[in-house]
Amino acid sequence: MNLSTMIKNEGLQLENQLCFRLYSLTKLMGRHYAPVLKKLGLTYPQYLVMLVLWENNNITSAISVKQLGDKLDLDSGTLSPLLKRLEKQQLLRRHRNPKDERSVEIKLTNAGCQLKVEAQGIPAQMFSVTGMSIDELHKLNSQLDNLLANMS
Amino acid sequence: MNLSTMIKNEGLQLENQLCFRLYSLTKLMGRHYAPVLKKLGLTYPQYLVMLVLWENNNITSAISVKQLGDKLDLDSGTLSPLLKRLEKQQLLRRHRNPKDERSVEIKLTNAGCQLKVEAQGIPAQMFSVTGMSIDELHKLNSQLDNLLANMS
DNA sequence: CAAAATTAAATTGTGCACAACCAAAACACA
DNA sequence: TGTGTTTTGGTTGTGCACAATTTAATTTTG
Repeated sequence: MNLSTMIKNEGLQLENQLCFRLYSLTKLMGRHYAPVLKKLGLTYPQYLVMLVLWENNNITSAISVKQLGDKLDLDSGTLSPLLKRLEKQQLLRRHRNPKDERSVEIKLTNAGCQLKVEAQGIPAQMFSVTGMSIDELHKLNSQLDNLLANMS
Repeated sequence: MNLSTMIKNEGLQLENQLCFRLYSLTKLMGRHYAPVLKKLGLTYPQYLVMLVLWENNNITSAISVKQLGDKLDLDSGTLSPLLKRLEKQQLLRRHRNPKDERSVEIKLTNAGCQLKVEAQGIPAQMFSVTGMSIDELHKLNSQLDNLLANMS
């Protein structure tokens, strides 16, 4: 496809659309993650939240909903109920920051911290599903990073 | 990142995850599409359905919900209510196939067919948002196609 | 042919995403 | 200082995605 065909007509074909590929691939990824994460009692977005908390080691320190939203590019309309579900599962605790009552701070519980051990194998397992080499993965990652930067 | 670091620990970092990039990029794409599609009264998944119907020229011929689901990789739990919303907007019509009463057939209305004209500019417009060259787009598309094939 | 298995949609329930709106708290600064 | 603005999180409503179940129709097979 060149620019003129895109502008004229064939651009409307599903085949030609980058966005449809990203959309399909994201759904497909989700289906591969689902059974693996189910063993930990997590959905994919919940897993992302746990990744941030594990990475930050938020068992002594805390992170605000705002900061979490910045990291994951999600707003409070998504995060608030999600965090409440994780709190109900005893994986984290939420409490208002006494210094700034607008802010809600998130901390891992012991159970939430320990769940990290069970998640250790997931990245390698998911990598194997892609059928890619490490080198290909790197290249694709950096292309997607460029695209993210361009579109943000 | 090499295999041993992935297997050991750093693999759990958000930074390293292909899937998070796809997930973020898909959401970002959706946000760029939303205002453009709003002018046509469509959401992104609704736009995808319309793309299939336009491509197939389903104004004389019809396509079943099943076939639509195969093309878009969506099940009836998603498509049924979505198609009812598009029918309410008079963009398409649904009716049971008399030859096989299990199947529901979808046809464009005149209004649905005419909406294609207003959508002509969207692919080029969205392409410009990516900031990519045609050549880069091609390469990325084929890498994503490989990944889709590997994971399906 | 009749019973069993398969297929196609729809329905129900859960969990994101996100827009739009709200309330409370903190901040700015004239 | 008091008042207008900004920040933060929450709530509500809409629309996907998808698992699980249901219903009806068709196909397979014994």
